[in-house]
Amino acid sequence: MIKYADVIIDISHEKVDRAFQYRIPERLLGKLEAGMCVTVPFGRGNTPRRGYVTDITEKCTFDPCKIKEIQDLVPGGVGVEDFQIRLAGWIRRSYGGTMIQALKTVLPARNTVKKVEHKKVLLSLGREEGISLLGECQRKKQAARVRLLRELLSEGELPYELVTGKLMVSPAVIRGLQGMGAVRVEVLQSFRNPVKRQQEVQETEKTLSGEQQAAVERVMKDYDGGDPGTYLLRGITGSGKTEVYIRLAREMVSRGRQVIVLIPEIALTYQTLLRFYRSFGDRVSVLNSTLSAGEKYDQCERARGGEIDVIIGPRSALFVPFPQVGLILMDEEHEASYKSESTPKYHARETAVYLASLHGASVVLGSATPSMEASYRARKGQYRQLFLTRRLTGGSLPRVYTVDLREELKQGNRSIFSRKLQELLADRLEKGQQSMLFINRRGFAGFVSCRACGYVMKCPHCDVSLSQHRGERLVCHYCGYETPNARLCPECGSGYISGFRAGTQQIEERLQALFPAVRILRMDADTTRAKDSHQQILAAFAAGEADVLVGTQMIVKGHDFPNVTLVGVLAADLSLSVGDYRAGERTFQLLTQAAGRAGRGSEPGEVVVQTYQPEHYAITHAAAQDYEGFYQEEILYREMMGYPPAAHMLAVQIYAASEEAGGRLAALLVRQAGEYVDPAQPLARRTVIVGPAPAGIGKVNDIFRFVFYVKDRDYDRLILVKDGLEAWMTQWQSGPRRPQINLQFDFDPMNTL
DNA sequence: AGCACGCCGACT
DNA sequence: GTCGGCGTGCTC
Repeated sequence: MIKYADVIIDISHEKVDRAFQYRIPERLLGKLEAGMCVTVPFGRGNTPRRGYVTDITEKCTFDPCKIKEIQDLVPGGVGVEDFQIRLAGWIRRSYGGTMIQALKTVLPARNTVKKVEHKKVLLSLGREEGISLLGECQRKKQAARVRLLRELLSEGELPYELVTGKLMVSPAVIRGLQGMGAVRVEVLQSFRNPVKRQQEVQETEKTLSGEQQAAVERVMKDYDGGDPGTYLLRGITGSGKTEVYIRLAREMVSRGRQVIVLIPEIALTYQTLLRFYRSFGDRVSVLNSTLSAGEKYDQCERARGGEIDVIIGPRSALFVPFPQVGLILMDEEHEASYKSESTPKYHARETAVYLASLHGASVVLGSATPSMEASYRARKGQYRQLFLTRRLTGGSLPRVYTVDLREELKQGNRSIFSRKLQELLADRLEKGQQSMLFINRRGFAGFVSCRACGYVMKCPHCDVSLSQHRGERLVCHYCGYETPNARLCPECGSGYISGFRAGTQQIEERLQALFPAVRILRMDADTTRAKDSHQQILAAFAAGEADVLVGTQMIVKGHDFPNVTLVGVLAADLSLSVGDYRAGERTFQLLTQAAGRAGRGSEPGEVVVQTYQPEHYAITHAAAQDYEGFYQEEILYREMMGYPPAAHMLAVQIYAASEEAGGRLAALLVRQAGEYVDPAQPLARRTVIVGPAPAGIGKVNDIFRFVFYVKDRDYDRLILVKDGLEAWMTQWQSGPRRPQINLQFDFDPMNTL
């Protein structure tokens, strides 16, 4: 019997993003399964290409004389289980992008990560030869060659995508020049370090508190009763969530099921990890970014082969091919790193719930400050709620002081430290206790502006404000562009140009000036650039090597420092003033977490929150440690404005090399999306379009970004809009002389800057 | 993505 | 006339 296979070709382009049918050769009959990686002849030239089998059928749905045969099974190629293809299909449908992108997201690392990281085009000839060739091409009127050569002569080397995109030079032209030895194409690959193995120690069985016990029993009783579900585990800091996770995992493993433990990207908290190691020995494995592609692949093979029961990792750990998952745990459910930043921009929470439905598994979302999404769904009855309300250590909640910075200024205090904070810092230094100071910004001193005319120093490539670093340099945080600090305003020539707000470096310097004897550790994106430096700084602080830890948000995320009794938030409204609908939520979470850092030992903690908006509800509720109160006020705002989770919001992002073309296309797309707006519907049920606008960071690496938003209470309707826009775009792209423009979708975006 | 086909200007 | 670059269309 002749069988056929549907194959998706490994080319990320909408035009070929569909299944192609191939005949299965006799020698592969019976061996080939859905999800396997194969090589097939593709296109007129029958170029051998990789592809993934998505289905095997006996019916030929294509002209039988045009059908080709599968060449080979890719050796070592990873087969995708059936549910992984379904998962990829769901991700593509729910978040956009191409099927091959979704498949690559879901597939184990080896097939994907080993791929080319970056291609660039270089001039092979010397400068003189290059110029003479350029002259020759100009004489021959070879426009594309002239464009490429001219650019190469001035720039030296060019990214491949830039050449084929912005310069409108086709690959054929590059190959032509390559053939005559004028240019060459280089491929860069990045390598990753392997990770060292952990030694195992037996975890001592701890007695659970009543609340912990109840949570474990509820989840297991539902599961055993054939009614798995999604649970929101609300547990305040120090209430022992990890113990609940471990007990649940153990219960599931004892039933022959596997467990996926998701943790936020940065907070691979060492203590938590160690406890899982102690409980599951070498039946547990950790996926992290330091693993090489080969090692990740090995972990997946072990998972498939039943060698491990528990996997711990960031959102990508969802795609480890376990045969029968019983439980997905998601720690710190509200963390933004659960949302993918590249297409498909999937959210691990929703994806986990879908994956669990395929396996008949349960999902437990844990957080002290649940996301608005999770709380909203829990209240709608979609998630079941579990509570851990008591601190196991018995430590009392910290005392929070809110300081009005406007008042400080009125009283003549121009320092970045309020009088209350100074007083408490001095007290802690005297007592030999530790303090943490945090600010929502990195670098030396934020942006530089002219106080005479308002001119702001910006990056010429990225259109973001430059940051002042120590020394006399201004640096772009997006592309790394550097320029000497300006002494006179380039616009009006006045000398009133200076840094604006304090960054971590400046805080460190001011603090040192205020208390000359203080020992300070600083932690921000600059000091943690080197590998492991994150852990090293935290370890040094925990060991008491400093009195004060100064840093950005990363210092408040889930670390235990028993000797810290004071936390200072230097400018709480920096995160409030971000023009983004999640700003309030983010600020509340940040402040609550910061407060949770104070007084985890026997000493009671104190928190100083400095702000220009002390009356804002995110700040007042955080100061009162009142999650409920915050939720009620925030959800009113979301309902009123039609923001998630009350409604859904689709961000359509347009990336264009030309500002004009991008703006034009954005307008066309908005008009297209307008087809879905039904003015007959009442306002509350209507699809709403916001924008288009140049995106907040309009221009990154010479790519212009435009964005518009589509809002609707019904997610499925937004999927319809997305599908419509994707189809329209494919149509548009096939027209003549289309500029290289990229379209991306982001559902319920985390970051709308 | 990448290959072939066909159009159109340049040159023998 | 032909040669060869460059845009267009299609790929099971």
